Amino acid sequence: MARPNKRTTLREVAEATGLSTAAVSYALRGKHVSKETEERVRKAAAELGYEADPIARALASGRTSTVGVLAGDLQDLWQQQLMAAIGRELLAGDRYALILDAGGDPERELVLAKQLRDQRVDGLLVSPVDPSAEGWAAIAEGVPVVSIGDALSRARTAGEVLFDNRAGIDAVLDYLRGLGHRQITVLTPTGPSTPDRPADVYVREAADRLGIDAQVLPCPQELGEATAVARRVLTNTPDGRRPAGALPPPAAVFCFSDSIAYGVYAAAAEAGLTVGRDLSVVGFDDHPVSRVLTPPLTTVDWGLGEIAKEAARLAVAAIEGRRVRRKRILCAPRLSERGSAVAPR
Amino acid sequence: MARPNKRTTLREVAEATGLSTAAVSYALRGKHVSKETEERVRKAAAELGYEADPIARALASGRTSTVGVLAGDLQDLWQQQLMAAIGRELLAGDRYALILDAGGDPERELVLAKQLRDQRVDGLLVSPVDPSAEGWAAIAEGVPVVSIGDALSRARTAGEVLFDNRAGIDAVLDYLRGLGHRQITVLTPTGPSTPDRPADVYVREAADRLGIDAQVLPCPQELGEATAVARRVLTNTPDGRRPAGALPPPAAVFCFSDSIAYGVYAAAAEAGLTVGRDLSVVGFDDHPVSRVLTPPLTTVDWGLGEIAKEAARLAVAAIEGRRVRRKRILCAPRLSERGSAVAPR
DNA sequence: GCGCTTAAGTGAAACGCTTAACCACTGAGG
DNA sequence: CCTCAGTGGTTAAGCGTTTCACTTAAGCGC
Repeated sequence: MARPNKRTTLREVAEATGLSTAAVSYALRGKHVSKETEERVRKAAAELGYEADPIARALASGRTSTVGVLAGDLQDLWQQQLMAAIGRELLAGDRYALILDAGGDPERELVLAKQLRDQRVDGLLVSPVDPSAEGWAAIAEGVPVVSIGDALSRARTAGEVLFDNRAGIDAVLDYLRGLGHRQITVLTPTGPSTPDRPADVYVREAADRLGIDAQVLPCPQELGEATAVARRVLTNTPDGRRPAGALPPPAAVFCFSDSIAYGVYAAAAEAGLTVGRDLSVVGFDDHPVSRVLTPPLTTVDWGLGEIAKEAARLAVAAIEGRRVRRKRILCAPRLSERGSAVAPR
Repeated sequence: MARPNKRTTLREVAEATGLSTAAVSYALRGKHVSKETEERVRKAAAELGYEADPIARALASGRTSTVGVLAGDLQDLWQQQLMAAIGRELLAGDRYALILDAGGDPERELVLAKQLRDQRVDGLLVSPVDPSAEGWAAIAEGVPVVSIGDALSRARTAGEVLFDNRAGIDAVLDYLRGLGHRQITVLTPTGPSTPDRPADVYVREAADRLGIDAQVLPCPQELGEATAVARRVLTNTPDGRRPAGALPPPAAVFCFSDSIAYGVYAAAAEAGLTVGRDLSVVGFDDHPVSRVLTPPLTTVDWGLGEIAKEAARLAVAAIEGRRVRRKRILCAPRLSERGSAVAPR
């Protein structure tokens, strides 16, 4: 009724071929019928321009050949990259990726996840805002969930693709130490800092072990806000201009995401500091843009493509009911050494 | 059957309240029933944890309160921003945005659009790869389509949000001319260059009018490839190193997208050219990153937020069957003058 | 020519909701 | 007193597939 231009239905194909709808249904899916009728049905279907209605099919079968992908916050540059990569990966495997954005809101995240589950997505990939939320358990019961970046502590997931943050932090701090830095400012993202994300703890541990004096500060991901924070950090003043006699700016800043690092670049330029000479900056994502900055950002590459691939693989395996050896993939960091970190002056 | 953990159904609520399923259905949507029963039904539904099944509802009603958003190529930084903005905008209006990525493939684009239509999205927003494809007509018949960036020349759409490219080009060339540039290299994106995208033509027209010598070159959007092209452009050599005695590099480069401009920044740094001194660069999107480059990129701001807002508004209006005054929104360019364009030396 | 298996189809019941059509009742207007 | 127009609800017919359970006919060894 809402849709006046009516599609051809299975029944019409059945009538055209003189078969039952059941036979046509089977035939079109290549099951249970003779080669001969299958051919006849296919031909009729093609002539009538028949295409199965995915909604009706979903209702009857409970399946959709569709995968939901839920971004915690699509504003985040890195998640944008991730979503694009996952979408591509799934499409290559002939499944549609429906991407939703929770906008950083943990409640909305669960609402959307439910929505997706109710829409019978066959699987759900999520880069969660709040990985420790209770709600995940109920969702994971209804559909195989693969989480990326953080484990869903309260739910039985079908898989997890995690980053070896500890190793990444070690690598960066070790690298900076090797360059001669003993004092390092670390900018970690704000947000629901759950016990599942003990980045600060790792940093302190690694710093202690390496004999580094680490100053850990929270910093928003959003570029404008990150720039503002970076301004303060680099100048010890709110307005970004460094008065004579102020404390010297930090010689090395380790940013927990590339977008935070971009903020530091911007603030450094304002403050008259040259990154890669006066100031060492290290990022943590390897966003494509990082490569074209001046100087190119030294950062940690987690292999976005592989992350997407692994996540898709885990999801597909779960959907197809296959068992998988390791449900928990731990991505190893690779330091992309470019020009933004140097020895202290 | 595929879903063993069964949800509570409408029928169960009906039985619990002693009403018919129809009454419950009406009640939950606040129609046609007494306040009293409505209350009773709501309570029972809440107790039983009933939530309507969107698939069944879609099949019966043909509606979903869902909007499809189809990105031509999610690899593109600007489209990533656009999708995020649109998703947010729609969510604010209580509709779910299902984002799909065509990956730059015009055929896939149509397949996905059909898929979305068949899934009964109430509306479809699209930033098309190939706006002149025949296929759009059939899709636009089944669902209101709003296109962004390019008009779908073959289809009756519900609205269009376009950019006044001519004005943008004029503004940039005029600006560069005002700085003293008479020779300008213009990098336009490669891709299906349909007659609907006569950017090259506009450029030549404007250049002629302004007495500018414009050299127009195609350039991919992808950062790595853009950098490679920029390298050649800035050095007139394939390897990016400028031999002594080569032609001088262009003094001004106008990039048809910010990501191309990023490539130019990278190539400039490699070639030892300082953007904002030796070389003027202008972009065309105002991506958030552009603000934090060194120097910040002078670019054309089209008002991403408003684009998203207008597109959503048009779609929602069409969905609700409202007539709208202007179905074609033309976004005006605003030059964001930052530091990357200066007078020629 | 008899049971027995298997292949090819059929019929009809789901799937869970919406909605047109109808019905019984109440009170008001004539 | 009879009709007419609401209310508040019910019945039942879809929506377009899938899939279970069942029939029918053919194939086969003996």
